[in-house]
Amino acid sequence: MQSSANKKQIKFLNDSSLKITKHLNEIISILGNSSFPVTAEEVYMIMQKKKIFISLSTIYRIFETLSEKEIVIKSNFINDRKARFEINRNEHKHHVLCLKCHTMIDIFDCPFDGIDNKLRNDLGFKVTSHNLEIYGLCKNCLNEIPS
Amino acid sequence: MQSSANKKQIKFLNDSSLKITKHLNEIISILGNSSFPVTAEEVYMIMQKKKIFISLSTIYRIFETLSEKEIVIKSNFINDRKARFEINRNEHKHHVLCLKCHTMIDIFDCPFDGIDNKLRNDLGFKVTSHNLEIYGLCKNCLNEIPS
DNA sequence: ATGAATGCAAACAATTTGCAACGGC
DNA sequence: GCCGTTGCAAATTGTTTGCATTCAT
Repeated sequence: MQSSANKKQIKFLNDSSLKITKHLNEIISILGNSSFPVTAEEVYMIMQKKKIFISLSTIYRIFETLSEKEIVIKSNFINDRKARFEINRNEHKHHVLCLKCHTMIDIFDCPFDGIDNKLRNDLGFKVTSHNLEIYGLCKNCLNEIPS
Repeated sequence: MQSSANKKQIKFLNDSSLKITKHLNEIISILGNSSFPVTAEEVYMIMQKKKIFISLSTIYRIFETLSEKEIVIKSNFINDRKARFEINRNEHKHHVLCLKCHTMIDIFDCPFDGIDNKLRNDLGFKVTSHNLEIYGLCKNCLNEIPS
């Protein structure tokens, strides 16, 4: 558990022409330490607990600028209508979500190596990106005796 | 182009214990005739044109009851933050969206036959559903000379 | 010192809800 | 006639914006 942005993150920031404020630094850190996408409100709550007072609109604004610079990625994972943000680790991965305990697992071997070519050949469609979410029950929840 | 719910849809409705109002009938018909998920507002506009006057909240309410009964499926395809609904045809398919002209193509051969077992074996995770969206450029847009 | 970042409150957009009137069975 | 459905307006929720102030460089 780190308490501020790491070297790689700082490099990003220095290259980004953004002012490195305490708030920005802290948000990058929170995102960097989370293994799943978080909402603006979740970040707000975490900062409250740490006695770092920030307004929600600032969080949204920081999210927006970081998105533009592709330092974070926006997603709508989980069907609540809240936007979620996660650090762009430049990895190709997908999330697997347990519907019961909401544990989130990352998978890195994407079953799509190949689908791009197939769509290109079959439909003439050039794939630029895709989004995959997988829902189900994790090991623990599966083994629990239903109440 | 049909102007009201078809036999299969009517069957659904009769079994659903819902009152078959003109509005419900019309919405089922609109969804049934659309090959891609539509928003509440889109349905509203279509009905306006047909001189069928309905309030948006009624559309939302109908969407909700139809979702509960799994007659329609809710999705958040396209990253506007509007909910979209489509008839549940009990087919396994995914949408492919052209980022330029917004043409939507359905694909039925899902690259996931197999991933369920893999997750089960590797992680003990039981997949119950997944959501896949593919973005890119369709044949036509790809061939257009950039302006 | 300068312009970008911030807080606050107000604006906005999508959706939901309370309640009285209405309509299918 | 009963009870579910509807319309309307108001409430809620998530997000954005205007503007005056503050802060990093």
